[in-house]
Amino acid sequence: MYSRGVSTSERLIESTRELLWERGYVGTSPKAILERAGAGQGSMYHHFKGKPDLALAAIRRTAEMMRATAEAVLGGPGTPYERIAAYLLRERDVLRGCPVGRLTMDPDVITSEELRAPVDETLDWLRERLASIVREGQERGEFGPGLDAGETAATIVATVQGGYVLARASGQPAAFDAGVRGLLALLAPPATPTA
Amino acid sequence: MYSRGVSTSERLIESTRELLWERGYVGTSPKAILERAGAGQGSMYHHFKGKPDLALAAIRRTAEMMRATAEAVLGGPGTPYERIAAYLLRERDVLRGCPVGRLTMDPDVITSEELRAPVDETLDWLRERLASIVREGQERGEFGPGLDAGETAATIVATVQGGYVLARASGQPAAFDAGVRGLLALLAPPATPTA
DNA sequence: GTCTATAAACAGATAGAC
DNA sequence: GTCTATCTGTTTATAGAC
Repeated sequence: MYSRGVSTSERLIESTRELLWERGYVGTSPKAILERAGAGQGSMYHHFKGKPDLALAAIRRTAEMMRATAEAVLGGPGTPYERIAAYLLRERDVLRGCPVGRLTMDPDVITSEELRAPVDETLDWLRERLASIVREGQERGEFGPGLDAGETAATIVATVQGGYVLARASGQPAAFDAGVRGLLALLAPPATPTA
Repeated sequence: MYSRGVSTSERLIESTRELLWERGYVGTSPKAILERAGAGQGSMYHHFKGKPDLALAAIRRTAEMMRATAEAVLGGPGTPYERIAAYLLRERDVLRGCPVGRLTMDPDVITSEELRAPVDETLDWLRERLASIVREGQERGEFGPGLDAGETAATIVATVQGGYVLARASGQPAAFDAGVRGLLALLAPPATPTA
């Protein structure tokens, strides 16, 4: 239940965002959304065409917020390595998983071109953004010139997404951290590791 | 529908394995399982206590098969780096995702101590197995002695699990390959990359 | 062992009152 | 705009015939 100062349509979107994060698309029923939003059937079907339409609005917003969160760190101060490290080490509610990445395991999301699009675009944007930072690091001599920036960026995004899997499997956020530290060690400028 | 030479209980388990892989636990109904297995309600509730019990049998078998598949490559011939590369590059039906890892995004699996256990044990076994190979590689001088074997292994498993996420998001198996190649480049013995 | 019948709750959506 | 019926099909399970 959200505060009364917020519109019903807004409460529906936010409730859907939460439930998609917690239970995914197939695990989320309109009834559950309505209960959480404190709204009736009529409101939902007045503002949205149905469950897929509401989910699309929720997914788009979540995607936008994820990009903003990432950009806040990746566009911040520091060397390329430091910014990537800051991104990897930033505080996360690890056991909740990634609100965007988790949707890729949802059969009805992957099947729908419309619902999958914002997921794809977001992860693609993140990979590209990281690739540009890796290239920047290569120009500064921070990363080996032999690395393929795009592939390295894919590894970084994959490590994060897979880190959530390991953490949720074990119920331990530390499993995420282990994967991240392993990656940072592999990425570390060759000059640094030695005493 | 499976061949008549196989027991009903067997067909139920195999149908459940397929559906859990395709649609996850919350997305799989007993009805869908029964249809695929060509069995009636009575058969399922005769052989299993209910959906969770049948799912447990299916998950345990899938977990065991995944370990066997991994061990076939990891315990094969070659240097540690070569065996890890063989594991990462082995043929996979990438867009289907990992039948074990995907379950971590299932709210009802993660909530159930019983259903989560085989998932956790399998990924933990894989991480440990890879860690021992990394240590072996360090002894041979193939990997830097500064690496933490456990963390490096976590990165390897995470890259694979996250690779599935990237591939499914984009609908392109190539996204998985990019992450893997990026990781292999980072892992590559320092002597190799130069001409 | 396997089948069909039955059932209470839920999923997803529509209709129409207010 | 929001609400409460109403509705069809599904989910998950039990009962009992064969």
